[in-house]
Amino acid sequence: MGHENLSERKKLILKAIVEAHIDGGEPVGSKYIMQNNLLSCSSATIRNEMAELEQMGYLVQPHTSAGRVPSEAGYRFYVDALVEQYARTTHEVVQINQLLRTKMNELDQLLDTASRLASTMTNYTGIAIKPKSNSVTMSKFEIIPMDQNNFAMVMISSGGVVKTKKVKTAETIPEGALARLSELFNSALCGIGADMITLPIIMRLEVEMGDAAFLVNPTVKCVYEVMNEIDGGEMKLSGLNHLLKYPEYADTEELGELLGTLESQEEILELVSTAESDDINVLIGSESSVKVMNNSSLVFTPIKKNGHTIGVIGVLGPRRMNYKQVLKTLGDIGGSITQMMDEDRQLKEANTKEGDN
Amino acid sequence: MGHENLSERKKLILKAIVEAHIDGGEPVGSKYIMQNNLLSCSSATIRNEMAELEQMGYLVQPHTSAGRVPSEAGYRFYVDALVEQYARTTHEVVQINQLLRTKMNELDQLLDTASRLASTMTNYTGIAIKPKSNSVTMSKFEIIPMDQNNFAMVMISSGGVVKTKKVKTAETIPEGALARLSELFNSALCGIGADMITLPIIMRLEVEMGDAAFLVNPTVKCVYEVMNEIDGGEMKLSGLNHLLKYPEYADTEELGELLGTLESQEEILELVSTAESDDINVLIGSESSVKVMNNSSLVFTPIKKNGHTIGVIGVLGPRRMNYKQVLKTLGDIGGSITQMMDEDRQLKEANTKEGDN
DNA sequence: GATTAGCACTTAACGCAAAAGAGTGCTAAA
DNA sequence: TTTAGCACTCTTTTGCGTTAAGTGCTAATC
Repeated sequence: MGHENLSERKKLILKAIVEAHIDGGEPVGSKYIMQNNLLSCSSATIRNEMAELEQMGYLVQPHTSAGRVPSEAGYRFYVDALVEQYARTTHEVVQINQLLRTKMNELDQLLDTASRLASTMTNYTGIAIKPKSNSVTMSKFEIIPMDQNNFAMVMISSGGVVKTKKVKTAETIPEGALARLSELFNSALCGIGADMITLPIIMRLEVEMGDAAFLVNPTVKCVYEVMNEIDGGEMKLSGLNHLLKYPEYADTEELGELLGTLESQEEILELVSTAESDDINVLIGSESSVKVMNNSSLVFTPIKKNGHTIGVIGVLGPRRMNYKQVLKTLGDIGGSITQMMDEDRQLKEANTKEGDN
Repeated sequence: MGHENLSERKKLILKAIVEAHIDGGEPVGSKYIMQNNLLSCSSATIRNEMAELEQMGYLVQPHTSAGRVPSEAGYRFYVDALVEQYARTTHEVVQINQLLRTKMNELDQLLDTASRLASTMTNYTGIAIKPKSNSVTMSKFEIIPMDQNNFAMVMISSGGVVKTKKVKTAETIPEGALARLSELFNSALCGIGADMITLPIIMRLEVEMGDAAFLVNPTVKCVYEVMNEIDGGEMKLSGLNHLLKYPEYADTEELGELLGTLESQEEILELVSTAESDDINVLIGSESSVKVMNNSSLVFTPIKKNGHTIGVIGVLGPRRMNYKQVLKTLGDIGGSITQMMDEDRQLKEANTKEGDN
């Protein structure tokens, strides 16, 4: 990434401009840079440098008599090379830990709390995503009778997700049928993917159930639904109101489109699922391929357990997002979660070993 | 409700003004009313009537040379007395039925789908609410072992809601302990409210569990959480982007506050839980006691099962909401759900009787 | 007595030109 | 290579007369 061919001074100036624009929101001029950044040179010199930075594509001038604004490439350079390494303060980490620890047992809640936290800490909109995994199988079925026409179906996926569905039957459930059904499902449907549940299998199940064959259809349907639910991504936003603080979202029409896109979820899920990095990802403006986000940036980080991704949390804001702060915050939160997961695993392994003896 | 002391002509004019303002969004003048409403009188007459209507508090004049805008009282009168009774077309009802029927088994999903539907049909923001019930007890516990340190806890509430929680234990779970735990919980915690789970009860459970006493604490905590989850209200919005179409939400700051309030949920839950009517409720502007909603209206209707409310769906929009359309839509959707619930119940009763024979 | 035509009056909205402000690019000197 | 200085450009603000919409009132009419 030929980022190195910038003089130190150019880097300093670019950094100053980006940071000034991030918290001012307006084009920044040479004079301002000179006054607020201990650079030992005059505004004229800065102007010259700025002109060159513009030619290189890192800055943009809204109009002749305005200051400069960072271009997408400018932000990219800033994020890649200029933003300082963030250092976590112990205090904050402790706070984060306390808040998250109580939610560790419920994946959905954990992600949600984490993104909410990210949102309040950064003043941007938080995103919690449970991405498509594309390889869900069931590891256990359990059936709990409720009354003559209802039972609850508890399913545990290979990934350890527990889901419950209520099933309603048209006819009265015969004595003992549910026990048989449970046994049958456990032997026939465990470990196979949703696309492997074919008609022959269903028919065989129906034969085996005999006079209670009518139970098979709704139950299988329910299994199928759950597999798709676990598999299919889900996304939750928090702190939408933060967006409105930034003038770049003042255009109601554009904002409406953005909200619509966010609500339909698909595009964002797609976006996140094609993430390159295993660490923190930063998508600036049109890098994201979603049109309505051309003026926004999305920063997100995967949450992992035993090495594979179980969720994503992130932050959405204007392109002139405070990357330094956001990177730090997401790093903190992601780090805390991963650490807790690890502690968990170690605990578990220790116990297993103990059990083996 | 002294609504009757308006002459027929005044009513006609008020109705015309309200409806014109609803779909134009701007103050309406006497001339416009004269031209577009088959009133056999001149604009001067209408002006006189309008002046009187203003004095009575039904209309408001933004400034001297502007037309009139309905006041809150004006909308209230319109909704109470002037809006025409809506008639459902069979076609739409069929559509609604089809969409909702597949979701009947999951309360959360049903409400969500219903509100989403309301939102797209009306072009306002949809709200789905699961209100506080304040009287949750459990009717059944079931425990499903997962591995040496994890098990799933399935709980069925008296209201028929099924919830699952994963429980992680610090020590390895002893053989047979879970079966005992399940039995114990079923006998000790069924039918009692969350506030009745006191320390003495927990201590007795621990004694009874003997060497597996360490299981009691996390499990009870989990029961407690679930009871509060079922009890505590929850709220989901859909179609937020619709709001932005209306110029009354152009003020970003105000909109931000509104979004914040909506997200924190409490106020809206409170609002809905104090609903007076068992049918469709209409809260116009400041009637709602939530400050940020002074320029908005909220229309909602409870969803009932066997006579008591299990959820609320509604629509949020500008004060000049198209009440006619919204009332019709919510009526349709609510009607469809109730009807389906009834069919369900009848089915169930028929089966029960059959089983008795 | 109710209705209507006509007109003066009020006020927001619009358009436009002048002034102000901000920031640049360039030139010439240090 | 840096910098002071200045002319230039373009946006933003301000002020002001004009326009348009809609009313309230009065006097005539039904």
